Amino acid sequence: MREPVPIHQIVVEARELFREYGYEGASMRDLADRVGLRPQSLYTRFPSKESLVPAVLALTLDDTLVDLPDPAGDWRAAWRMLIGRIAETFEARGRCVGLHLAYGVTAQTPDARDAVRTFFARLRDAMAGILDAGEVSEPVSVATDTLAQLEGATLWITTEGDMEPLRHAVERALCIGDREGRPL
Amino acid sequence: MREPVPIHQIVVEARELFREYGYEGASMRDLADRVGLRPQSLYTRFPSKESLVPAVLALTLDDTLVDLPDPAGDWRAAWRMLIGRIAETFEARGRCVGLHLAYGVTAQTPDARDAVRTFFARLRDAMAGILDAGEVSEPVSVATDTLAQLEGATLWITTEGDMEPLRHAVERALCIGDREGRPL
DNA sequence: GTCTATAGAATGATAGAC
DNA sequence: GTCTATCATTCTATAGAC
Repeated sequence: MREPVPIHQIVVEARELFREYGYEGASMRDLADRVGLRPQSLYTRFPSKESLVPAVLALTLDDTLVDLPDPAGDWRAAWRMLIGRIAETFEARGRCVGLHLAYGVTAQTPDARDAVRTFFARLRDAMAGILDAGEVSEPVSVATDTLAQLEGATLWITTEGDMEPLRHAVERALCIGDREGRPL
Repeated sequence: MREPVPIHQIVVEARELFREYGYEGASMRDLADRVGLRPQSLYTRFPSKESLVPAVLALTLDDTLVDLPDPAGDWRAAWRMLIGRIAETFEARGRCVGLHLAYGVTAQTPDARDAVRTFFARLRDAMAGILDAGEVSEPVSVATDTLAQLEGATLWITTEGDMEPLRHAVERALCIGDREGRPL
């Protein structure tokens, strides 16, 4: 008869495990240890390991997009904050949970795979919406490329601890819209 | 008393598995099935699963760098061929085995981790050497950023099958050196 | 070098008491 | 909602015959 573990805490710890160890490398036992439960008890909260993936990515998308300034006002402020949030997370954690899951989920876990696709599509669309408010040309394409460049920079953080490629990607992102016609 | 399985074939199949399923997700059983052996027989060729990682990455580096034109002659030809090889592999396979391993190996497999670091350092250095022959300024930094951008583009191939971000990354890479002072 | 046999551990998941 | 107990499966790896 003790306090139930908050669902939010389970999802947060699952995110840490997925980011560091990937879908296959993260185990329900490790997750249970982190939140102070027996592995079996996790199944009263989530029906399967796979079901953790949509929860983790929904939380992450929410963390990333919450309380952004209205792009219709100052679109640059919204863009700066969004890029800053993504980059800060990559810098603090050294990698992206979404990318690790994108590579790690297979056709055998279709719900997880769909969740990954939805996560990146929504993040890209949020970015594109801001660029669109700034009348940047081809906002979806530019948003897609920008996210790819930020994600790619995590390679060097993981392997070498080198933050420079990420900072360069951020600089390029923040230049977008400066002079139309050649944003990158 | 049958023909021994060529070591090259084992490494090639291991690469496919690591690329698709990552280090944890690839099993010795799957690898054995692919090459027509019993799982136990793999251990006469490789002492452990971890030891496959250096072999896979050494082969990949070799495949990528073999027979490149001498940058001292036509550095642009060498650069074009190298970028083209990387991009073609990503397009054909949908992802990068090095990136999956970079995210997937942990401190528990230090030899594998070292192999990943070495792999990307050598690939970057090969790229930087070509740019240096072209007298591109800050060749190491530009090579590092370029590789990050190519890797990042695989996110969209994996999740959406979208090749456009990769093609954009290639276009940016091939513009390097066109007008000095702002290669990206 | 490949095989059969097997060990020992870890995995995701279920049943039922409290 | 958490627990104890348990399951079937999968995993990496070793021993020894051929």
